Formats: sequence, C-alpha cells, structure tokens
Amino acid sequence: MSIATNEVDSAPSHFIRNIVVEDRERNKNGGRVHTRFPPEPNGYLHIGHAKSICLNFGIAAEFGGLTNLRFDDTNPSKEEVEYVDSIRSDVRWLGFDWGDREFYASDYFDRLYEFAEKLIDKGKAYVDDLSADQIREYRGTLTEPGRNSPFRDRSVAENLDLFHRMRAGEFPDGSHTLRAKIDMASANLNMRDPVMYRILRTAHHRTGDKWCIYPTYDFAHGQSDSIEGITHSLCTLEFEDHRPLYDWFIEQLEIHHPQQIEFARLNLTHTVLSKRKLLQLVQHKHVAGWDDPRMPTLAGIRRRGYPPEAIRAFCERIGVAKRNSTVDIAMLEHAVREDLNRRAPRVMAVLRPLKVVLTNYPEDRVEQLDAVNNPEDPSMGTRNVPFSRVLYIERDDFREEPPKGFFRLSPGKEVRLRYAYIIKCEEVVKDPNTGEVVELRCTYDPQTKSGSAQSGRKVKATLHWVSAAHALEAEARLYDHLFAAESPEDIAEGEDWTKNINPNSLETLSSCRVERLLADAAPGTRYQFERMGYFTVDRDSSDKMLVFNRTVTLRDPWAKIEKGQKK
RNA sequence: UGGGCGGUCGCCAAGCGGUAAGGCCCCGGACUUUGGAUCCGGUAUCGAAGGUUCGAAUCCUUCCCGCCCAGCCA
Repeated sequence: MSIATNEVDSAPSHFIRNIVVEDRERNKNGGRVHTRFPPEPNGYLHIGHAKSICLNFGIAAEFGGLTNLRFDDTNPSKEEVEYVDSIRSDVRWLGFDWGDREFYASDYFDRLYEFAEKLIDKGKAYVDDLSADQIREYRGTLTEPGRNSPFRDRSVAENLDLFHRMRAGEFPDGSHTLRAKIDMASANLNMRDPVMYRILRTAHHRTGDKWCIYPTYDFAHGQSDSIEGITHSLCTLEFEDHRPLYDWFIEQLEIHHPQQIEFARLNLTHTVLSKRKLLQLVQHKHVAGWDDPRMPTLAGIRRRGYPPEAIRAFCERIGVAKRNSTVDIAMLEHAVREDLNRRAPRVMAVLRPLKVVLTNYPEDRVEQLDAVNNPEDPSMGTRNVPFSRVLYIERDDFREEPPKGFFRLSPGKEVRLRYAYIIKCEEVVKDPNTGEVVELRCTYDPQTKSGSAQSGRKVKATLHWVSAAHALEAEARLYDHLFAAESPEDIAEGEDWTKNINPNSLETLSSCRVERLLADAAPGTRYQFERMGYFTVDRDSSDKMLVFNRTVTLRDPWAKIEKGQKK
C-alpha cells in the first residue's frame, strides 16, 4: 500500500468506488483498475485538482491498480513547460507516484492522425472549408437543429487528400478543419459534427514545429485514455455531454473502451478555483505569485505550510458525488490543524512583544526551564527554555481595562507564565507622549515554579513568553482568507469579483521574538507557536531574518467571544 | 422553449423499500500550566404535491428549483 492511502482507516463509500467494486465483481477488464490524472499544462494545480488526484491515484491504489500522469497538451498556444514542471512536482509533493508512466497527448499525435484517416476512410469524417463563424452559424442553437455543411459530402479520396494537405501546411490557419460526420440535428450539440483537427501554426512545447494541425481535446482525450488502457476515466461533470461523442469515436475506431464517470468538481468558500481567475490574481499582482501562501494552488498551500497528509485527509472526507457543492474552507483548515496538532513541535514565540520586568527577580539570574515539545506525543521529548528578569509577552495578553471574560493579565492580576512562575502585574509604564503601554512591572512568586510542590495554585490563564536577552528576532506573515466574502464570485451586475479581495489578507509583523532553537529551522519546517497557531519557515528565511508563515491559527474561542462583544 | 445532470441538517455527505450514518460549523458542559488538544451532550423526516405499499428519502406520476452545453478551449 502506498503512503498515500494507508492513513485513511476506512475509506467512506462513494458512487465511483461502488462502480469500481461492481466492475471487479463482474470481472470487467479482468478486474484491472487503471486510472489517469490528465491535466492541461496551462496553469498551476490547485486544491480542486487535489481532489481529482487523490481520487484517481487513491482508487487505483486501493484495488492494486495503476495511475498515469498524462498531460493533455493539445493546444500549444496555451501550454508551457513551466506548467508541466510545476504539475509534476505538485503531484509528487501530494504523495503520489506515477512511476515511468508520464505521458502526453502529444505522444499520440501520430496515432491520432491515423485514427483520423481511418474515420475518413469509413466516411465518418470530412474536411470542411467553413470558417469558424460559419461553423457556428451552421451549428444551430439549443432549440433549433443545425444544417449540414456544403462540404459534408466530399468523397473519401478528396477528404483524404485535403487532410494530408492540411498537415502538409498548404492551407492557412483556420481555413479548414476536419470534422466528424455525425448528426447536425442532434439534441446534443457535441454531436453536431464536432471539429477533430484545426490548423494552428504554433510551436508545441514537445513536438516543436512537426505539426501545423492539432487534434482538439475532444478528439484526443478519449483516444488517449484508450491507448493507455485506462479502465475508468474519471472527469468532471461538464464532460457528461461529451461522453456520447467519446463513445462514438471509440466505437467507430473499434479500440479499447474506457468507462467515463463524471463527478462534481470541488468549490471552496472564501477563494476562487478557476484557472482564469487565479491567473488574473497573479498577473494583476493581487498576490505575489503562483506560490503566494494565500493562493489555493498546491504551490501556495505548500509554502503556507499545509501538509500533504492533511490535504489527502481533506479530500477523503469531502467525498465524491455528482451534486454541485461548495465546501466550507473551515473543513480544510480543520484537516490542517488536526494533522499539525499531532505532529508539530511546540515552541514559544511572541508576535507582538510587550516588555515585562520582574522586579523581584535577580538581575543576572537565568534559569533553564523544562518545556514539553508536544503534549500529544511524549516521544518528542522536552527542551530547556531560558527564563530571566526581562521578558516579552504577547501584547494582546495584557489589558489595562479587562473586558468581561478576559482572564489574562491586567493591573493587579495574576497569570502563570508557561513552564515558569505565576506573576502579578504591579505597575504599568506608559509612554508619556503617546500613552502607549511600553512596559509592565511585575513580581513573580518563587513558590510557584512549574513542577514544584507548591505550584498547584490555580490561576485563570497561562501565557507564553520569551526571555528578552535570549530570544531571536523574527518576521511573521499572518495570512487570512484571500476573499472576505464567502462566495467571491457572487457579485452584482457590473461589479468585478476582484472587489471581494480581502485587503487584510496579509499582515506582516517584523519584530517578533522567538525561541533561539528556531535559528536552525529549515524552510518548510512546521511548528506550533503556543497559543498563536501553526507556523512554517518560509523560503525567504535567512540568517539575517527568520521568516515564518502562519499556516493556520489555533481555534480561539476568546477571539470569537470578543468579536461578538464588539458588535 | 432542446439535451444532459442534480436537489437528504447552516456546509460536505452516507443511504438503493423496513422506519434518517459520519465529518465540518454552531451551542452547552467536563477536563486542562496552550481560552489548544481531549471527552461528553444538543440540533434534519429527506425540493413540493399526489399515488403504490403493512411500511418510502428509497418505487410511480406531476410540478418546482439549481447546474452544464451553441470554442477551430480544456
């Protein structure tokens, strides 16, 4: 079993799995299960693709089958190698392996060309001289049948000759097409003599200038699946109408017949998942790039710190069905927290530092305190954290005038410092000009050292902290949903969806203080900053400045209460 | 008004004639040196209306609502 599937104890049933089970019971395809993930290399993969990847690789692995990675590169004008490289690394990062079965629709251009000739031979395809506009006119509408092209009844010999000359480059772009001869009156528009080949003088990222005609996706996709011996061609709902066409090609060609099954694509709240819109976000600099941690791309999610295991668990949990749906992004975030809670080492980091001086603690004294690395996993051990007279605590953990329900630090009140002592706020020092609180003067109770006999006194809150003299400075990038609106694409007439971009989706804090051991953390390493959230070392991090991405916050009931009070 | 596909809790989603799983969110409460985690408990009669049946979310009929299709995009 692959690492990708063994973490899910019992895979929930869904209709595609049921179909596969039935197919195997009937010994269809000799019980073989062979799927493929067929992206077009014209953009970066996103969380929606992850659903398809997990489905395709997951269902095959579950039944001892294989999954191919196939690039559907039939339109050279939109496709680039940058994208195939990113797709490869994203699929690998997600945890899946396609072995040596990396294919391209362009690998099959010769075969496809022969298939086209065969259809011409059978009188099932013809070269059309109609322009794109004319083809559209002849196609009819949803409620009216189309009309036959005047070129529909050319002889086989003439069609063959014309098709060869198309390939030979005798005609200008767009002047001719090869069309399937099916039924211009079909209620299914896809069956109204769809275009199989178009003339396009654009260099292809793999085949170079070899071809000036390219098969359409509709003519290439099904046959590519067939050539690869795919048993179950899983695709999204919008291709349901195309299935009769793909079946028609396969039957006319008398080749292996994969079974196409359609499922609903993933939609997520507070984000967009269309390639066009993601491209726009990048090109118009609404984000820093495809791997901006706010992007729903796998590259972005990875940089943000989402673990692949969490993505897989999420994909398993959302299920597979035919109903259009939009999953609450909270479900994704939950999967991330669940995974990181188990695995991320805990560390103390103060994001917005407030100086605390313990007036009754000796100037030059430093204690090494014992701290647990992960309460969920004792095997992760403990570490020493230095404690001294001058500390930093989180600014949000002090309120001069505490609201109802606030049980952190305020004048005259006590709290525990995690792994250390109970302290009491004796004095608030303010900047005489601005009135801003700049320092707290507190006393500590030596009797309350963590773990000691008399440490049992209860206080309402425990704060994280860092020793001023020992801490390292760091930058933290706090991310929020890229879109404040739940459904950013729901907009009024004349409005632009980009108006829903959350202006506060990124907040950069540059004077954070963190435990010294974070100095050696490699990019991509994930931690829990106690009480603040999960953070991941960014690739921008250096000796000069440590940089952390907030992957996801911790659940924070107090923040919720306070938000409610303000309203 | 053509064709295809859907409509089960706020959001996902099981269920396939025998009397509504689960997860997320939310609300209580227990526990807690992370207001974290964990643990308990709470919340639907299945788009509507008829019908068949001892019995229907599951079968039939009609209706309503949503999504997709008129690229030489995928």
